[in-house]
Amino acid sequence: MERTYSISDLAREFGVTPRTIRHYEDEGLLSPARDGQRRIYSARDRTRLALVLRGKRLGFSLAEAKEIIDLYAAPQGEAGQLRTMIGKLDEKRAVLEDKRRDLETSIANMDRYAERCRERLAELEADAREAAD
Amino acid sequence: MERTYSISDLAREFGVTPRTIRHYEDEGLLSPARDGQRRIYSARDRTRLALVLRGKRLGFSLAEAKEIIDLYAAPQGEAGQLRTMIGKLDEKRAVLEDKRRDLETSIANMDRYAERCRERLAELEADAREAAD
DNA sequence: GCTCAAGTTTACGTTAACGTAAACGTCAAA
DNA sequence: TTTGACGTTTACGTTAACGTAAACTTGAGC
Repeated sequence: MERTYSISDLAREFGVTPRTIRHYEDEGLLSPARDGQRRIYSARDRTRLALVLRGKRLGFSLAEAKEIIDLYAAPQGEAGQLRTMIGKLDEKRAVLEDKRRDLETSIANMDRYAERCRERLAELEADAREAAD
Repeated sequence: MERTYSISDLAREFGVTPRTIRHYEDEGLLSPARDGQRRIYSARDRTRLALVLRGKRLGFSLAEAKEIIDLYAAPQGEAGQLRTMIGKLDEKRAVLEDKRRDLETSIANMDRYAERCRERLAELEADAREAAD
C-alpha cells in the first residue's frame, strides 16, 4: 500500500494552486488515478509534478518539460528504442549544459561586481574614519 | 568614436526580430540613442540586450531581468546606496544559486539515467551476439 | 526624380499558462 | 439533516511577450 495524495495535498506541498495541477493534466503532464471523480496522486505522480515545476524554474515551457519527462517514462524495450532514447537524452543534456554555462557566467559576473562594490564601500568607510579624526 | 549598431544589426546577431528589441525598449530594458527617428545602439546597449536574452534563457521574466540588469547600471555614489545594492546583489545571487542547484540535480539525474540506458543497450547487444553464434 | 530597403509609429491579434467564477457532487461532523 | 470543506467540470478572463499588418518616412543608389 503506497502513500497517495489529494490534489490539495500536492498544491500545498509545492506552493501552487489545484488549478495549476489540473492544467498540467490537461496538457498531458500528469495522469493521476481516480476514485470516482476524485483524482488520486501516487508517489510517481508527485515526482512528475516536481519535475515539471523544476523544469519551469529553469525556463522550460510545459511542452519542453513534457518532452524531457516523457523520456524517463518511455518504454525501453528493444535496442532501437534505446538508441533513439540515448540520442534524445544527449540532446536534452546539451541544452541543460548550455544553461549551466549561462548561469555560471551570470554568477561569476555578479560576484565580480559585488566584490567591486564591497571594495568601494570599504574605501568610503576608511575615508569617513579619517575625516572623523 | 565607438562602434554603433542598427536595430536589424542586433536582431540578426542575436537571432530575434526588431519587434522584440523595440518591445524591450517599451518595457524599459533598453534606451538607445536616436538619429532623428532612427534608433542607434551603442556597445552598452548591445551588452544590455545580451543580458536580457540570457536572463530569458534562464527563465526570468522581462521584469526580473530588468531588476537584475538595472543593478549593474545604478549609481553607486554614497555608502548607503552601496550597502542596499550589495544587499540586492546577494538576493539575486541566491536566486541564481538555487537555479544552479536545480540544474545540477537535473543534469546528474539525466546522466545516471542515460548511463543505465547504455548499460541495458550493451546487454542487449551482447545477447544478440550470443544468439548469432 | 524614382525606387527600394530599412526604418518608424500605431494598433489589433495570438499563444502559453494559468486565474476566476459558476454550478454542481460528496461525505464526515455537528 | 444541514452545513462546510473539498472535490469536480465548464467556460470565460487575464497577463506576458511578442507577432502581424497598415500606413508612413527617409536615405542611398540608379
